[in-house]
Amino acid sequence: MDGRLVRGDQTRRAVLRRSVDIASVDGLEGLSIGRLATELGISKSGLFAHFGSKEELQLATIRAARRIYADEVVTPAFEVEPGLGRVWALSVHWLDYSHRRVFPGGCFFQKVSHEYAARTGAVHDAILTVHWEWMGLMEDAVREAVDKGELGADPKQLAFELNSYYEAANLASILHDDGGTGYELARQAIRSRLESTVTAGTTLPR
Amino acid sequence: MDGRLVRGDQTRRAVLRRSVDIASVDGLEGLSIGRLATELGISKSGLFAHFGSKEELQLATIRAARRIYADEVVTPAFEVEPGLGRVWALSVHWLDYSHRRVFPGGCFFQKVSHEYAARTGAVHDAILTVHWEWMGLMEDAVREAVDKGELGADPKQLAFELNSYYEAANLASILHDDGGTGYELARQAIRSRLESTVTAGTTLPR
DNA sequence: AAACTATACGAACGGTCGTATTATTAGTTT
DNA sequence: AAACTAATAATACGACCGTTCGTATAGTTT
Repeated sequence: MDGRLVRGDQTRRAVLRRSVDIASVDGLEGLSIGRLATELGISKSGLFAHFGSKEELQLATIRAARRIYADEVVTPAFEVEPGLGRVWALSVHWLDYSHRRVFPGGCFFQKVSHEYAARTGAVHDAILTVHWEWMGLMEDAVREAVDKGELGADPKQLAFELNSYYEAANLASILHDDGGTGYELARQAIRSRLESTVTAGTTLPR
Repeated sequence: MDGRLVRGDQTRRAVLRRSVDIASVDGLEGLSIGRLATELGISKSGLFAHFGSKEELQLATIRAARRIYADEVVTPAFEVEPGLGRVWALSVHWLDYSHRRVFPGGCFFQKVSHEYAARTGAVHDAILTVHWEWMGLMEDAVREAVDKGELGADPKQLAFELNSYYEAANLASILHDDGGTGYELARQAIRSRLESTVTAGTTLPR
């Protein structure tokens, strides 16, 4: 009932902290209970008892990753006033979140989105929900900038394009294990794309 | 020595035809030898003998997928003269290749790229090579259009952006199982992006 | 102190994985 | 027809999978 950390909660947290890291590299399928238990130095059955099924562990992992994502990308950007500044902040924080390897395998949701895109079931649905949530958030941010007269663009269209750059940069960075060429390309793409729709008299941040 | 189809080759082809389909949905890790044999109605050991190891099966699957990709996207686009027309053709054929579900799980290489991006080994390397190959091809196509005076853009930058739209559309289509909203967004993004760098007097195809 | 609950444990289950060994079939060559 | 080769099958192995079960311990409540 109260918010104290009982013994079981600490274990659960430790498990999920490790789970999101593993899943960002090897996927939610590569996440095995035995491996997780070994790495954490606890018993397989004890770990299992916290979740009851592998699917429930996967869903809990998605929820944990969502919290981290919100903390690292959404919350910081929402400290900026609605408008072009927030759109810009979302871009900067997203690329930074990927580049800083908040998850060792890059963006957790990009990884698992591709893993479960062509499947059905509760895990797919949970991922899909987060995806809608994020794209809706991006569209809203763009729309506010349009409403403030800073941008002239179709919110859905611009949100799609910006998100495209984020994901392409993330994949390039992980796949080539490079220093950040992909991020530079994405930054340039974002900048020129925003410049092309910015209204007269409005200047880009930074 | 000769090119006749001996019995073993037919089996090998049948296996790989199924492998690429499975891998596009469940990944190269989800590709299991037992499942493959059951679905094809042959013995697990007989199938295994064709490849000698799972990794070799995975590598052969990548090569098979590359051939299909070349046939479906690259070759048709290369029937168009170098220049803006070919850049446009690459875009059209890529989106069509994804939309037609040449692989049931969408673009094979996008799937496995994300699956193996954060790993090491021969499979990762093979995927990386195909990725470089494709991005180089895109850059070359853009560069030719620039050299012909049809486009004014940094080839690497424009290739990155176009490819971003392709992949975002592919993911959206698979993830939401939608009718094609993602492809429409991608087409619009490609069109306006090309229009923004097309030189005076040049018009976009179609 | 006794009763109860939450948490963790070890052992085992049936199943599937990739792989190796051995046998059997089919096709070709002589 | 016999001999040889290439292709497929049968069987078995150890490792790991998710899951279940019975039990031991620690913490809390009465």
